[in-house]
Amino acid sequence: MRTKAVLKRCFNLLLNEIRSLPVGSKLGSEPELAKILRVSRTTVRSALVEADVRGLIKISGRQRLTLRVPQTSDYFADSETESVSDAVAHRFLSHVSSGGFQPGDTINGLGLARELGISVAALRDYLNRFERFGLVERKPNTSWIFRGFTEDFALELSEIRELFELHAVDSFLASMSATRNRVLDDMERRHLHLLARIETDFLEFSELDATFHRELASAAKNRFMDQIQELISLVFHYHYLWNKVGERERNHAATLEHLEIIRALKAQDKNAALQACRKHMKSAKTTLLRSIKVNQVPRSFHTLKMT
Amino acid sequence: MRTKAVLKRCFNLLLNEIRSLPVGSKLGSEPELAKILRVSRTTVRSALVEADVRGLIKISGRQRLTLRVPQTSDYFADSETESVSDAVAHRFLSHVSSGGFQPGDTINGLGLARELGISVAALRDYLNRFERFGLVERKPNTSWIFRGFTEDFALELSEIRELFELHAVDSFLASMSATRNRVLDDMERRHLHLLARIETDFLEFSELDATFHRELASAAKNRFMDQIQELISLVFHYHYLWNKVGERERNHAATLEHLEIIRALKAQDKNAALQACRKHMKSAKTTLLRSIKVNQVPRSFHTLKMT
DNA sequence: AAAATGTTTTTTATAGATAATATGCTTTTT
DNA sequence: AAAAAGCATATTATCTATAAAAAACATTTT
Repeated sequence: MRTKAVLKRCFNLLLNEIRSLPVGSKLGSEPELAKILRVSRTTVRSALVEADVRGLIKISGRQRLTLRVPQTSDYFADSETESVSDAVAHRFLSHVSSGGFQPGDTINGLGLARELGISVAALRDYLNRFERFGLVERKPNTSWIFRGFTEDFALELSEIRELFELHAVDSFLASMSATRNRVLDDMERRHLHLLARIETDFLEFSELDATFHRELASAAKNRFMDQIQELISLVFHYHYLWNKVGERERNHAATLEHLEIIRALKAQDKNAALQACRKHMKSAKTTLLRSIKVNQVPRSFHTLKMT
Repeated sequence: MRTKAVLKRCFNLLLNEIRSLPVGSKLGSEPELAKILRVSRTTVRSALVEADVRGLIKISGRQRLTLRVPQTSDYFADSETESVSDAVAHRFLSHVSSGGFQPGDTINGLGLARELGISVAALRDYLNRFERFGLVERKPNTSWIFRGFTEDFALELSEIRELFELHAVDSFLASMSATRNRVLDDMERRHLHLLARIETDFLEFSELDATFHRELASAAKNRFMDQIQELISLVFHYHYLWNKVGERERNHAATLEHLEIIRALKAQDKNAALQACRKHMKSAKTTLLRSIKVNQVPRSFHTLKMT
């Protein structure tokens, strides 16, 4: 049966809504709230009833008056607002990143589902959708195989990434506009801002990196590229989690590389932009490869543990 | 509960095995057969028992003697050897190609499952795996949306395809070898052979086309490109089914374009090869776009049908 | 009458159950 | 002792069931 994650998420958002109003004011109508909270009216109603029961609001006839300011303790915990599939994603990936699987390992669906505390069907659902990322592979009638973040994986991904990014640079320049220029200015500003604080705030790079590449990729407007972009974000997310060695220097260098691309784009100098992009891709590949090697538990070690 | 598709497929293969031997000869051991038929020993045993029951073989102790030559009527029908998910794939795609959905339509999972005669879970399983092809999209908690073979879809796919193929040409030339040369010679021969009979045998092009592009793509050796290649095959498969107008001329032209690429590759003339490839991609895109437009049922027509 | 609320119906997400199939262990045969 | 066969156990593919959520319909209020 379904969890109530949607309702709980909706309830939490409703609390925010209540907080934004003075105590004693009227909440919007059900359809209005449904639109704001992005759920069906059915769910809004359940959340309202829940809020009434908890004394946060008073439903009287057609009116819903806020009674008191919601406290932190009124909110549902994040873990409760996660759908099962999101929860699986989380747990599966942390299982992976903590070395729970080695490349080539078979995945026992039944066992893993038990371990993660979910039904086999839910795990299956999740692994199916993950197959496209090339991280797992299904052997019909048999089992799943964990393909993992191997060196090959990183090389192949980097290859595609370079192809796409160079193409994106092309598309970006081909569709220059006032908006694009504004985006570039903004990007440049943010990069310079980070650069000034890089010694201490280098961790902020991760987010800026994702934004920058997303912005660039958006120029190509291609659903297949978006899919790969999604995968790259995922990989880099974990890569950032693993690879803490020399992070400051790497982020510093990457920020400079981004700036070089941004400036070439602003100058509409295609060759310079492509050149800068190639350079950036090359160092991104190097870091990714290094982090994967560091994370890889040697086969022998793994075997030893088991015997 | 599972269907017996695996067993039936195994049984059919076993019949082939029996046919390849003279009546009265001994079949291999269970493990041997399991290896040949690519199933577990458990399934082999079931198939053997079935064959015994039907008087095709005689199991006596450790020996399995063939009793008679299997007839066509001894085989299970293809429809019985298909796993549910394969069957869904078939039915879903023919539903699509017969205009059962228009781009943007929401897919009612429950309804479609009923229509296809399968459980909701099986359909879900299938649609999940299909999401990566960009043909359908899941709206969480709501429904699936059919994205379809639209013009945008074709344009975006063609764009990626061109990127990949040009890259493949590059990789191909970068890794020239005796084997590669032999492949090229073989390809050239096959294309010339078809060209000589193109007036009558133009339908053979479809297969040659797939082989040619697969061979080229194999040079890049990249799992993500392989995924796209898989999608392209799928799309072209349906494209060939739909678009019968001017097929002979198109295939003729495409064969010539392939030859141009092959010859440039043989001459190791990179620029010429890239040039020829670009040209081929351009005409492939044109045909694909045209076929999609032809297939598209105008919205108004569709609405009319329903009222 | 338009919008909001109340009520019913449909559809999705997930769990649980079961036959088919695969895998692993034990015994027999060569 | 190696391979094959027999037997027991584990895992997958698929269906069915059910609460949650969405959507559709009916009624009331502004």
